[in-house]
Amino acid sequence: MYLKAKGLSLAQTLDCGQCFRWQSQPDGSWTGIVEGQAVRVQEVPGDGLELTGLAGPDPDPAFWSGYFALDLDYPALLDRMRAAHPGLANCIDCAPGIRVLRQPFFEALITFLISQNNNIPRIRGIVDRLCRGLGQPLDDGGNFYAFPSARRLAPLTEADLAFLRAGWRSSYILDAARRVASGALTQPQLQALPLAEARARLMEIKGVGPKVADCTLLYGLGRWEAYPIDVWVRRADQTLFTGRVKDPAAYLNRKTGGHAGIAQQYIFAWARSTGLTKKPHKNPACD
DNA sequence: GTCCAGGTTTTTA
DNA sequence: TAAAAACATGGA
Repeated sequence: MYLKAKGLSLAQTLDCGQCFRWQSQPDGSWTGIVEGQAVRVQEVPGDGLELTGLAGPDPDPAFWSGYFALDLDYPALLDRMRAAHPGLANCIDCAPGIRVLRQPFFEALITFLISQNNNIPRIRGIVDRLCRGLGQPLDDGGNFYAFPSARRLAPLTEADLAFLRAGWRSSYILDAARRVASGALTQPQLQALPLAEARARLMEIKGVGPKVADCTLLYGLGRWEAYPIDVWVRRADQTLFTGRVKDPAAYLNRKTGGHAGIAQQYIFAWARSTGLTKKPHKNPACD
């Protein structure tokens, strides 16, 4: 199945810290599992994607188009962001093929709960053990597992999750799963709420603070205005917005028509690529 | 051994 | 109210 996706880079999109399950293959393609569908994806030279089903039903164009957010006009958005701020333009140049995905709500919530005070390789390992241990198998070979549902996790205990080696985060996972499984917290409910209220609802979950809430809103609920501030973005903001800009999120939302979260992804990529340390340096070029 | 990792909660001053 | 410490785990 072919999808038109101008300018999208799979490597930049799937390995930029927004998702933790995709795996690059020796031939340059990527394999992943979303909502119980395992697929292989490769870039097509004519600015598109080719998807092949690996398990379960054939890939559905509407579903994957939504996942890769192909309804967003990125060329126009990138132009607007470059014009908004020269420092941001520099960030975009580091990885212009990044696209922010619309991931499943519960998966985004749990994976970013796991991400706190953690590093990306270890996050991937914990998520992999979580899916292999508790997710529904999608094929006979045991190659593909769905992300476990809230209902599956809700009745478990911390001892049941010891195999994850997730540390204290296990209790947070259980609290989140129970609230979602009970129906106290639902995706449609959160979609309908204004950003600040949805954020507050998410922060009722144990272990969900401002950053994890914003990640859930941005990556799991398609709320492009949410602006997660982690250690890297905080450092980057200090070098990009020294001066009058007191609130980068509000500033970027004003300048980008409510897409600050997408700007955040390019800023994160720049901060990582420059190896930005605690001591901010002055707007260096990437690479 | 120390420090750090896409933070948050709990404790302390 | 704000700052520091604790939290589990593993790699550099």
